[in-house]
Amino acid sequence: MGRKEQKEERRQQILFKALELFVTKGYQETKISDIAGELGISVGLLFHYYESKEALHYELVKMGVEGTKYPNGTGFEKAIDYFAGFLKVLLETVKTNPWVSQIFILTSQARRPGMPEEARKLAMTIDQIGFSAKVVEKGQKDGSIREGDPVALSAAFWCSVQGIVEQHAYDGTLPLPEADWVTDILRRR
Amino acid sequence: MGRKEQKEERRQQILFKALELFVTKGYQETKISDIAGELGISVGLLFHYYESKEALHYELVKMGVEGTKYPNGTGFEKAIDYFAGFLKVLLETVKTNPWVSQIFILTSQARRPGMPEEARKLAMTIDQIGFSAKVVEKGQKDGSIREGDPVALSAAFWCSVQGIVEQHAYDGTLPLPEADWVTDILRRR
DNA sequence: GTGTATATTGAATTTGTATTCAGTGAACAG
DNA sequence: CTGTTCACTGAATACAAATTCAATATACAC
Repeated sequence: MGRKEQKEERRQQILFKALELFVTKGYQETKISDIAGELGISVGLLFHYYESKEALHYELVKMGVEGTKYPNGTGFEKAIDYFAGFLKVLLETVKTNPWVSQIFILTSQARRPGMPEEARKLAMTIDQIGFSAKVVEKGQKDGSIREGDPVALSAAFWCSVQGIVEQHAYDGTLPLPEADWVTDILRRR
Repeated sequence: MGRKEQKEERRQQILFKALELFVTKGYQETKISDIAGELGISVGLLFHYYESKEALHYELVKMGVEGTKYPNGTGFEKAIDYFAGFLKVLLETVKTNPWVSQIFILTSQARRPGMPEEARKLAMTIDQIGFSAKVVEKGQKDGSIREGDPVALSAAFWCSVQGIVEQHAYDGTLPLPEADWVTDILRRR
């Protein structure tokens, strides 16, 4: 293995270990020495790869933001299917592919007060709630989604998902819900 | 006003300012000097009233744990009404009485990894999810709650509520949902 | 009024952790 | 083989924030 690949691999190692710890212990509670320690490398080496703890965090949030491509809500029979579909995939992923869901959580958390400012601004640029509110309106017209303030409905849905996935990150033994249960927040009865 | 009352008042001032900041900025991000600064008192004085930041936090969590008396789920026509009722009251309170909901959030957050150990243990003693799972079972028998793993249903409900209330604490402009929307996670269709 | 207790301050002190740095050895190019 | 580059280390350094402390002001008891 050439030095280039070696280097890239190490960067990834650090990045994903940081992701895991940021999500399970929280950003502030994760010490640089924790990350280095778990990887069995020195603290100095970590700084050879990333100039700061914030830079490491920023890189992860950037992955989250760039990787988040919301389908436009068209191409579904009914708008409710957009939410049901998205959530089904997300919950499946949470079970099998930890890092995808970890990135999801990290990016959501990055919007909170107290998080590093640059990453926070970046994370704010994806506005799930605002975007989904439009899909909700569509759903109210096609009869698949209940009446009510579209933003409030969208917020209720996303905050619920956030709460569920986040709690599961802290406690992996907690059973995950069926996607349908949660989409029933939106579904017209 | 006597010295006794004076002292008690100051303790309360500090306590509730800490609560506000812990919830809006997060525990780690809230500096002792922030609390003192906002109250216009010196850092030293704060330590005259509370021996440490952790003690302050612990006292708040204790309030939350002691104040949390869950009705036993009896006295309702159907079990689903227990959840609907609780949530209705909670959402109403969130709007009008910030500190009640702040205590709710703080106590939930105190269970997470990275929080001060003593407070964490204390907060763990109230097991909403486990408790509510029993009420869910009742609801499945009386036909008001959908089929499925009671623990998973209970967890989905509480994590959703947590997510919604928490997000609202960070961003007060976010509209709150109707209680019914969220209880539809549980309601049999 | 005088003395004692307590509220209050702001300046040390301590502590925990991010960040820097001088040095070592292994890989690689020529 | 030799010089250069770069991954890597562990010990210093820098810093921010919690905690302590000596000193002062204010309230209260007698």
